[in-house]
Formats: sequence, structure tokens, C-alpha cells
Amino acid sequence: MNAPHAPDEPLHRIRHSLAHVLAQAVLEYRPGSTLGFGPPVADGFYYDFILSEPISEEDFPELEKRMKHILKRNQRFEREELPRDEAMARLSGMQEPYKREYAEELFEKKSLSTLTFYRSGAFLDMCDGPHVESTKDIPRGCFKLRSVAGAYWRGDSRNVMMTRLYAWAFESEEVLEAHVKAYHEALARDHKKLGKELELFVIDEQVGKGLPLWLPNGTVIRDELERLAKELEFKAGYHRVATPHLTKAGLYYQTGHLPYYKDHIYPIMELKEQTESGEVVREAYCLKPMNCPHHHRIFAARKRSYRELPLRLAEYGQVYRFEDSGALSGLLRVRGMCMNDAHIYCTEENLKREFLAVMELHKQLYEILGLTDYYMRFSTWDPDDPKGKSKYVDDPVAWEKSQCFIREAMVESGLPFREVKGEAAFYGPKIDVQFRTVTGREETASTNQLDFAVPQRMNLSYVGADNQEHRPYIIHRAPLGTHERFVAFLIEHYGGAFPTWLAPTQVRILVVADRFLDYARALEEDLRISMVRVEVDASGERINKAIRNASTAKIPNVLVLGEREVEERGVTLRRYGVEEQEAMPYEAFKARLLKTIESRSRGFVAAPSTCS
RNA sequence: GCUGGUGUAGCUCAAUUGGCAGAGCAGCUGAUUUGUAAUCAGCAGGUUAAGGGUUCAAGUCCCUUCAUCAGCUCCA
Repeated sequence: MNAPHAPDEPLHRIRHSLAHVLAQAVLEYRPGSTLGFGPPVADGFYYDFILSEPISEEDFPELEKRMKHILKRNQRFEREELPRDEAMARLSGMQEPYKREYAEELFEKKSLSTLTFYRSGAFLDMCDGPHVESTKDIPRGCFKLRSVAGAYWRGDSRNVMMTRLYAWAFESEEVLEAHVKAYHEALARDHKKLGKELELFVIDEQVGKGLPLWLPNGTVIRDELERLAKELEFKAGYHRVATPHLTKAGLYYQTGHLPYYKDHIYPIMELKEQTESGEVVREAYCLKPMNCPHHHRIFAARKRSYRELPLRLAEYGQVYRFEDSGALSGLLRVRGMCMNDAHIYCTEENLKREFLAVMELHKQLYEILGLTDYYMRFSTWDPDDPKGKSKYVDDPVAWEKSQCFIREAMVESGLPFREVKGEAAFYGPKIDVQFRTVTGREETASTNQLDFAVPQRMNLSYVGADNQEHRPYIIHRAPLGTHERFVAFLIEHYGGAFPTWLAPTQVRILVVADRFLDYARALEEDLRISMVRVEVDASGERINKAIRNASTAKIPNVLVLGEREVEERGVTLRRYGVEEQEAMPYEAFKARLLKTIESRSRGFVAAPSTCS
């Protein structure tokens, strides 16, 4: 995935300067509005405002017109650096309370001595730059207003909600148009759209938002993915376990999750009992928001020896998290999800090798699925975070040590990663795998965390060679994240045209006329007992229509049967997205098909060699 | 949860701005039996998301709720 642009790149300057032009246009159009932040972002820029009067997308043509007028004026961007007192005095005169608040913070916390302003025409903004020299350096027609949305001041939901205007901006009109076109084409691959068209899943109002129902077609994809992960995990020495959806709430007090996680746990169910002194709560249960505590209890089910470490417990575990309703989105963010979860209990000596093995598992999975467009994000703690004490487990030595293990393992794995300070889980550092959706949103698919805190809280231990009790380390890992989100990625990745091994229907058999249906049924039966997902199109539609239907359904392999095929016990194969059809004996087709499925090939493999 | 959109048949969308709810696809029935991307005809399909209000009259205007989309926040 592309890294963000460096600040001194020309495109970055253009975007940053256009943000000022937008702000200038907005202040002309809605006098009395105040400014928030307006930075460049991946595909363009945005600017946040408190507007004196609302702006909707209907106002975009007018705003764009005003921006273009400003560009024509050849305004220069002039940099001014003012000492603290002068800067604050100027900000007070500007009626920009949010800029002033930020300036105060810069002086206090970052102990800056001066503040930078940029003036372009009548517009003055507190801004660090850099900018283009003049608006004439901004290519004509290189931007387009995109959307209007709400955004909290400084990203904090306790703050005021501002209006954010997003725009696309590129180095030229051609690049902009190509990008906008590509964006609209990409929307055809949106998992919500394809999920409906291909009947993969539905989200039913009566069942509840964020609680997807997996239709037969979608369930096939889940099952195949699960089978793949189980195979690789078995080979990597994992043991499978199974745990219930419901659990006593007290467990999460013990792990320490509750204070950090309370808002995301469904309301606790209390079993009450009437007594003489009134109603008392006998038991409190919750839907489990994560599988870890249960696996930890399995670890603690008996005394553990260092000889059985590392112990790797794996489960495709269903969990429920109460996400904000506004955050829900198709399969990408749901409230009920099934995690490709596992916990590895190990010694400090095991740690690096186990983490490497987890990374190796990622490589294998992503290689088979053909995924290349992702990056690994290494999230560490931030000892200087003002919320540090409440946000993270307080154990600086353990933080440094465990981060060191991960860093070494990552370097050794050869996988590129990017370090982000302050994004760690409360109990330890983590490696997340980030993907981008068709709409350009970045999402975490896989998450892998090192945990040195929970073993202590849950009092987990093993007996070492020295006959003493020791604390294990835990690696939490979920290379496929959740079925929900991962299947969403795969739908978009393949554009709904799944490779044969994943495809809900692997083979559809069409007949030129109904009298060939007997032959079709015979092949269907033979393929089905070989575990192939096959179906016969007995709709009686003309062959053209039947082919069109199979193609619309993105079925990878279509067989066309008629007089010739029946006579020769052959088939004519039509592959999705391939123009030419191919005639071959049925047995040859079957052998190649089975090989394609077994090898999880993304193409259609050649016939296996008959000689040994 | 917050800001701003949207909600009409299973799906994609109309309805001349307040005046008789409609089309294509899908579905069902019948005819056709066709060799590589849409055969023809008929039928059926709706409390216009739900509830309330304004009006002679509401899919259309107003209010509440629900769902959904784009963001913010959060996270798999």
C-alpha cells in the first residue's frame, strides 16, 4: 500500500495550498464561519469548519467556481513567522477560537517560541506549510470537491462537531479524472453490492444491525477459508479448542479488560432471585467480546510444564462487541463476528521464534489468497502519552523488552513494517495487517499481540526445569482476523469472481437442449460424489441466456453440453473471464478440476501427469 | 453515539415538485428445444420503512422512531 506523501513533495504542497483556497472560498461563501484543521490526505485534502450556515453537496458547484476564481488571481503564499505574543495577539484579532486553542497548546506543550502564518490574498491561516509559491503553480482542474461530513474537533467525541469538506486533488486534471473514474469502477466491487448480487449474506433489520446472516453461498467461502486456516494451523502445531458464546462477566474483571473495554461489551445479563431482603443478583453473564479469557482458562485447567510449551490453542470463535451504530458497515464492521483466533503460551526463550512462525503463517495464507496490497503496522506504547497510565499497563521494562522481541522477529521475517507509537493494546505491543477497501478506507484485517500483562492478572503459570513457577508470555494472533471482515476483503479483492476452490458454485452445467439433461445429471452426480460444488441449469433457457446467467453469477467453470459432448463423453469448458472455450474428454476435465481445487490454484491447472 | 445524506415491488430505478403508485430485471404459467452473453406471451408482485401531523388531497411538506450510506470516534 502506498505510503503517505512526504511534506516537501510538490503534490503535497498543491493539496495543502488547495485546502487554504477551499477555506478562503468557504469564508467568502459563508462569512462568519470559523476554521479547524485543513491538511492534505491520501487522495486530496480536507478542511474542517464551524459554518455560519450549513453547506451541502448542492453547494459544491458554487464553491468550486469560487475556488477557481481564487486560483486565477495568482495569489502568492507568503510565509510569516511571529513570536509568541505577536502570534497570540494576531489570533485573538482573527476570531479563530480553535486555531487559538491549538496555538496555546503548541506554545505550552511543544514549547515553540514562534508560530508560522501563511497569507494568500485576503486569506490568512496559522499553518506550518509548506505551500506552493503562488496559486498559479496549482494545475487547472486538478481538484474536485468530494463529500461533506461531520468531524469532531481534534478527533475527540467530547468536542464540538465540525463540518468537514473533502476534496480530491492530483497533479493534473488527467490524473484526477483517471482517479475519479477508477474510483467509480471500484465501487462495482464493493462487498455490500456484490454480497447482495451474489447472495453471499444479508443483514436483516429484524435480526439486528451488525448481525449478518450468512447465506449458503457466503457460508461456502467462510467454510473454505476456515478449512484452509485449520490445515495450516494443524501443520504448525496448533490444538483446536471450542468455547461458549456466553460467559460469566466476572472473567473480564479478572483479565482487566472491563475498564478498557466496557463500552464494547453488550449489556450484562443478570439472573436475579427474590429473597427476604429483596431482589439479589445471583449470577451475571455477558456475551463474550473476545476468546482470550476462555483460552486462558483452558491453559489453567491443570498444572502446565515447560515441556508442553509453546502451547498453541486455536478456535474459530464467535464473539459479540457492541460497536457504535454509526460505525457499522456491511461486513466490515459488525457486532457479531467469528474470529480466526489463537493464543500461544510460551516462555521468553520461545517468544521470538513463535512470533516469527506466526508471521510465516501470514505469508502462507496471503500467498495462497493472492493478497499483496497490505502493510504491517507495528503498534507500540507511548510512555509520554498523557493518558498513558490509564491507557496502558504500567510496566515500562516489560514494554521495552516485548517490543524488542517483535522488532527483531519482524526484521528477521523480512516483512516490511511501519512503527506507530501509541497504538498498542493495553496489555502489549502488536502487529496489525492493514488492508484498503474499494472505497479507499484502511482497515485492520489481522492482529497479532504480545501479552505480558494478562498472564499475571489471571495468575497463569507453568513449572520450569528449575521446578519453580514461571509466568508464560502469550501471543494473541488472528491472521484472518474475522470471517466477516476478511470475507469482505476477499469479495472486493476478487471482485466477486472467486477462484474455483473458494467459489460457492464451482461448476455449472448448461445444455444446448433439454434432451441432453440426462447426460448433464450424470456428470453432476459424478462430480458431486467427488465433493465438487456443481449444479445443472435446467431452466430451459436458450444457451445464450444460460451463458449470460452463469457469467453474471461469476461462476468460474461452465460446461456446455450438446450432441457432440454426449457422443464423445466430453465437455466444452468455458472459464469465467476467458473468451475461448475448450473441448476435452470428461475424465480429463474432472482430473484437472480436482487438481485445481485441491491445490487451491487461482488458475485452471494442466492435466496431472499420468506417468509417475 | 455524533454531523450530513438516503429509504417506492426480491433487485435497479421512475412518478411532470401536493393531484389515479409505474417500468426493466428476477419470480410464476404457457409456448418455443435452440451450440456460446438477454426467445415470445401472459400472470402475479405495494399499508411508498414505521407511527403521528398539516391539507379537500401526501410517495412528495412537518415531527418522532427505525434502517441504511459517507465521515468522525473506535476497532477485527
